[in-house]
Amino acid sequence: MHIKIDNLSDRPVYQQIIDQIKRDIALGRLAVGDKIPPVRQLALDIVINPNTIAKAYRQLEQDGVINTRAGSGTFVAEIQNTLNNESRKVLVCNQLELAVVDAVHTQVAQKELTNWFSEIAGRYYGRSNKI
Amino acid sequence: MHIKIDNLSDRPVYQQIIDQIKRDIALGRLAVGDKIPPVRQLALDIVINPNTIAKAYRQLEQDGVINTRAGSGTFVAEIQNTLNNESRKVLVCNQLELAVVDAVHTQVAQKELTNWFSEIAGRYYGRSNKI
Amino acid sequence: MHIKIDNLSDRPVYQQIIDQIKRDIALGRLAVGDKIPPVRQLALDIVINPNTIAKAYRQLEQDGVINTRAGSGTFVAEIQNTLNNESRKVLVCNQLELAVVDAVHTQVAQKELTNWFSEIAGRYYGRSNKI
Amino acid sequence: MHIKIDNLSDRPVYQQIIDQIKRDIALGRLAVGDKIPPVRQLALDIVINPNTIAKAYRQLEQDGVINTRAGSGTFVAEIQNTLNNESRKVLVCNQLELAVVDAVHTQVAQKELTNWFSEIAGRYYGRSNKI
DNA sequence: GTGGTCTAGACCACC
DNA sequence: GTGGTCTAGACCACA
Repeated sequence: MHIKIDNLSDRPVYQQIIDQIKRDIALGRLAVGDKIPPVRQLALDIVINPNTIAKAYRQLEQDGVINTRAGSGTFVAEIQNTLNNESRKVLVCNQLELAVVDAVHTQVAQKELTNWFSEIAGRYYGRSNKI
Repeated sequence: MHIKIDNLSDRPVYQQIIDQIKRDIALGRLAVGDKIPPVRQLALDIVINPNTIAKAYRQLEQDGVINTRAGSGTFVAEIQNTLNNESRKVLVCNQLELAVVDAVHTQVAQKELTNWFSEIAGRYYGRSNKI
Repeated sequence: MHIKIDNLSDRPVYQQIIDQIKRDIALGRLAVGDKIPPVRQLALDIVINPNTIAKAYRQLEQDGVINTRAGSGTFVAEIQNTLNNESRKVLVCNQLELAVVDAVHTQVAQKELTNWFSEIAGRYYGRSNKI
Repeated sequence: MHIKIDNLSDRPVYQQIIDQIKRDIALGRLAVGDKIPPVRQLALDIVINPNTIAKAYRQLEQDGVINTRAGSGTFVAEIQNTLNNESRKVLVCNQLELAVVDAVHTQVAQKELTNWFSEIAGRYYGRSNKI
């Protein structure tokens, strides 16, 4: 598992870790049941305090993305949606909207934006972990 | 201008103000040259500490979204992209990717996600402020 | 708000804080919208590291029991059940069952156990915050 | 003896074993003098590290719930209360209180909670191992 | 002044 | 060796 922290980003370190693990799972790079690196090992790898890694894992666990079993390790959980249709639409659409607003403000043409979207969606959906 | 603050959101208040002003501009609800409310007035309207409003305006000004003319007020600036092609692609695609990852993790079907995207993009691009 | 930590308990400190705040809310001692003590102040009061208090508050926030607004403070949220009927039955009954098993193993008579239960339930339900 | 471990539970494995053995005794499924499986056999049955089983047995033995007779095996002991009245009241009532607080916070009506309690108490007390 | 993030490091519980 | 808890303390973001 390759995690890269951008210290210049305004996104907190623990959030970057969460983002990347969720991304790897969504991309199918991490499969259900896979073991993810122990807190201490990942901390050494990316030169981050173990508590920060633990915080990311804790949040992922709480979101149902991973299962941590004290003493044995941390594992990728099955993707399961706990939100109702309305909530997940709000969640996803809000984020889409932020992207579109930024596109308009940086004068990205609609056609280009749509191409980007299609390319990204294809990367995530054109895989084994179909829905 | 209607700004609504969600105190339960994890997004900070000043950021919600920025989001909504940029959104209104992108939607064409606010046009170039329109006056936006003075800090003190908006602070009274939405019952928020004036410092918080001022912080939002300061950042919008720095992003070139609004212009403050001392003595006369604050006005919507012309949209102008200051980023190069690569930077704005990174900016927009990162946000799109976050949206897609969340869609996958909440088991939104690709088709539905695409519909949502099209609907939102249409709302922002099918307007006077064409690019 | 009076919080007492039992250092001999096997229940972690942060969990004891959670228990007692939830208890005070359930008893009506804390009402919706009430401000609860700032992290640092409570830390001084009960002589506990602020991070431990923060951890308790974080979990309460995530459980929807309180709302924390960075910069302004932490407030009691409205009680709202997010679980379905089945989940909350499992949650509550598992705890009841642990209590009953312990009662049997310490040879508490059924009648006495029932009295205790009624007395406690009365304390929590015989109040303004009726359901 | 049927023991089921829930790896997703936040309750540690050794504690789940203790819970279930005490529950089976309280329910009368295990009677005084019954032999419980050797550590190694149970470890194979439920696919758990033998050390974990041993830890559970050790604690049960210490609580006077089972007796280990070297060479012949491990047996269910007679239920005997070693606590004084005050201690066992505190023990049981604390657990009841946790259950009631959670009931209030998940908006379980008092009547429903009482029904659940009665049903569970009936299951444990309406049996041969009367007190 | 409020809570949030991150670091550093000790100690414990669990498997 | 695994994750969890707790402490101590610096620094930042927010209102």
